[in-house]
Amino acid sequence: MASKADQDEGTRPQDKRLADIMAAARRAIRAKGYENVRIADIAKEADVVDGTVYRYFENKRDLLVRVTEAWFEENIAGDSGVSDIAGTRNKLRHLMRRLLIFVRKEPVLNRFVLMEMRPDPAFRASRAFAMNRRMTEEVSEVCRQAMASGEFRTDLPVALVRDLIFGCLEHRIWAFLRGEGDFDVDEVADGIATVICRGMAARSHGGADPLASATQRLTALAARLEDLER
Amino acid sequence: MASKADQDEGTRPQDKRLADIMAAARRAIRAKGYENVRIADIAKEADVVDGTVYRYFENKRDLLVRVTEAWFEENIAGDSGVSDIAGTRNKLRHLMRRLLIFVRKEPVLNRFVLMEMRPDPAFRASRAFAMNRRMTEEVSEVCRQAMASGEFRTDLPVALVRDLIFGCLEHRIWAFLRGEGDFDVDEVADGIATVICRGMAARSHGGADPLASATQRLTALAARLEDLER
Amino acid sequence: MASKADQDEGTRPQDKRLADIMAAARRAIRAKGYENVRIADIAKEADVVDGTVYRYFENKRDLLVRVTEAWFEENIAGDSGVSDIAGTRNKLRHLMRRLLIFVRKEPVLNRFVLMEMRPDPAFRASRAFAMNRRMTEEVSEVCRQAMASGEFRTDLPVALVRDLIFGCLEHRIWAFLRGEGDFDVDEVADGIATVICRGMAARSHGGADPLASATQRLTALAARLEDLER
Amino acid sequence: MASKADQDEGTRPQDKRLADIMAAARRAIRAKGYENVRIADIAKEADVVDGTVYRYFENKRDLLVRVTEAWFEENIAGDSGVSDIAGTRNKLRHLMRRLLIFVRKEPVLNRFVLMEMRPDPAFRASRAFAMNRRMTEEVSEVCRQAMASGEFRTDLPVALVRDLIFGCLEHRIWAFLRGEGDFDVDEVADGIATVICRGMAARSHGGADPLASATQRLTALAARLEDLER
DNA sequence: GATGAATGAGACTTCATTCAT
DNA sequence: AATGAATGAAGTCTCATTCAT
Repeated sequence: MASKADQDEGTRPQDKRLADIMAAARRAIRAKGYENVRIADIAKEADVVDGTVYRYFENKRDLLVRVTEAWFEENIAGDSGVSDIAGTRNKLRHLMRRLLIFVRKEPVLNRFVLMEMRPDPAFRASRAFAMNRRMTEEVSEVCRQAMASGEFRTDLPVALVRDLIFGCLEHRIWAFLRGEGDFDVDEVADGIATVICRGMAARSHGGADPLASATQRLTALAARLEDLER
Repeated sequence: MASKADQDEGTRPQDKRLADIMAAARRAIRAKGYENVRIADIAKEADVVDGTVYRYFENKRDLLVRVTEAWFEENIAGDSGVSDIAGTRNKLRHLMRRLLIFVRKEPVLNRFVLMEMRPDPAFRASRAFAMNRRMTEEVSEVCRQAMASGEFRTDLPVALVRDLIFGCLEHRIWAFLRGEGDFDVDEVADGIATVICRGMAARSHGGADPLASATQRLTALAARLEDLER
Repeated sequence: MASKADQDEGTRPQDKRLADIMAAARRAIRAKGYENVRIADIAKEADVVDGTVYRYFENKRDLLVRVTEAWFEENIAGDSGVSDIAGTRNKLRHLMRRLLIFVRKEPVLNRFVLMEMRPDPAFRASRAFAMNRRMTEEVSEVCRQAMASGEFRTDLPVALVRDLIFGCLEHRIWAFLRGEGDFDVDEVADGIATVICRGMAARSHGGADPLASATQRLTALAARLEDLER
Repeated sequence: MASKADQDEGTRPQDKRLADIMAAARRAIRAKGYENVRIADIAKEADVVDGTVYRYFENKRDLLVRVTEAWFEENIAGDSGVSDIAGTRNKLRHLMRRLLIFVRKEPVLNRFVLMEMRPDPAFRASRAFAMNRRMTEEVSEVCRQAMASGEFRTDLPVALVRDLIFGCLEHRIWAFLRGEGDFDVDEVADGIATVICRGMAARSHGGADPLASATQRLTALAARLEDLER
């Protein structure tokens, strides 16, 4: 029993150290930025000597990546799904807003993930990549369901739609992270949702509405005239 | 006269030196990559000593950036506009294809611009940024014209459309530059053009307000017919 | 009695520990080589923590040396003498072959003894030195006997003959341990035995010279007397 | 002309530096030994900063090896051949004495060559190896000539004789370098020359001096008989 | 006696930049 | 204007050894 307690006590400080170092790293990163942080800074901040850091982490990059992943994960952890949100458009908006809000909250972290981790070939094996993937997968799934329900056309690959959404998001996020421009969460999320939903909307199936049918007639006429112009 | 000749002689080699160093830098970068290139490599390649480099460039980064800009510029230089291409869709496709082909041709260069220069706050002041901007501007202009002509709706900002296009392009380009996936120039350009044109189309294919769309479209047609009468 | 039992219990595992560590060290050395082996490797292999090693060994070198000595000793242990082998030449050949075969069997071990332990001043106090000495002593003894029997001349010190033999052996062994060349056990043993026995041989081979033949007659007589001595 | 002078002046300090560093290294090695010498020690001794050392040497080992080679070379440089020495025995004695005297003069240097450089696979490509080889080659050549002239038998390979000589020499040298025992240059050189010349002597002559040998042997026998009588 | 985390000195190496010539 | 050697700070990583529990 004593031994068990001892073991527990013996184990705790180690977990504590690891946690201390990671927390110190986070603070140091926030203070000096990823590119300027030195092992010595982190060790000092954690009240540990440089060598100790290497008991817990293979090398500097390993430390940085693991800190980032944990940090990243914490922020993603609480996210719930979109199954209880009604409408494709709203689902997409929700997912986009979630990401944009996260970026706003942790710019330094996102900057590192985007600029340092993603270029690394090893990124694909990281937890951050898995989480990133989960996000894009959620979007893809929403699109897939919209296609299945007939709400979206099926003549374009889901991957393209996904890239339009995340590409645009990242474009804005990059500009923001570089300090080149701010963005409005709702404006961006709504705008993208609008274009995507419009662009992927299935053709109207025709209807009894007289206005709609008149419109359709005129539209057909316009199309013929347009053809003549070409 | 003698002094003038001397000056000329003194000046010419200097231009030559500058050109030599920049060319050498380009070769060195191609050979070792941006992150591994050293001033010493470049100097040796240019048959100059390390110190000389600092007569022409403030520091290493300045050299790298200026080399990149010139390199970038050369590739962009020959690009003609899209005024002689018919149809918004074709114009957009053309601009997108041009970018994608360039990326394919100079991956190392594009990688640096995307990953190293863009994160830098000073990027906004660089020529590379200006050229980048020109590209996006061309796309924006095409969209603006499409809106003016009634082909595109006007209920969403041009900037959003631009970001959807470039964001998606860059998303694909990044994956490619990281070695994570190839892309097909036409497939990407066509796909994006399709979603954007559909999503922005003023035509009443079951859009938000068919009547408004039809009206808009007919108005635009009328305008063009009037143009023909002139 | 209880205390005695406790002591016994306390002592036994300790012997076991020591043996475990030494065995682990041997395995680790075989796997990584003497120069790359770390205390941590050995401790892990022995299922012990680093600190425990220091209960049994003063420091790293002490561990390495003691392991080597035990290892060395085991290999030498079974060696029987040369008293039952007939002829000086055969005795020498046997001793040389024994050494060469050992080197072939345990190159890593011999490399360490030759390169690491021997340079150390403390080597003279080590068991490995004692064993080494025993080997050379056996050779010396054979030579001494050959001198006593009149088979070898006595005008040169035994130590020189010993060094010629071991020096040459080690010369070949070194080349082998450095990977610079193989050797043939019998070729080397036979060759050295030949030169040494010839070079030290007391017998004249007879000739037409009356002096020589008289000498020969006396020599034969001496040989018979020598036989009687045995 | 001014430029030539400038160039010369510009070049000199560099050679000077190299020489300074190498001289400093030699001093530092002499003072602290090869294994304990640090780059910082050498740099300080040469009145240079650590980094400067790396302009002239790839890394620490490169520095050590090159210093050693130059040092080694200087000592070997003045050695003349043996063509003007009469007699195989004298030639061999001369070559052996030369080596033994050198070892006595520069023990630290020889220790490094023997213990550090020789184990390295790259040793075969070093200048020290070439010089070493030259030495052994001289001995081999003497033996070869003795064989050609009929002075030495030809039933054993020259390589074996060479190894007997150098093996024995190194055996003694090692003991000396380890501080385990001194040696007498002449005693060793004479002894080895004696055994080798006897062992390799062609039969026809019945040995160097059969009478002397027989006398010696009978004397030894007489002594033993006298012992028995006691 | 065992544990094993912490220590911390230290060593090597790199390279952008400077500056006397 | 060119040279290019010297600088020297900076930084990562290793590992034998200790010592409180």
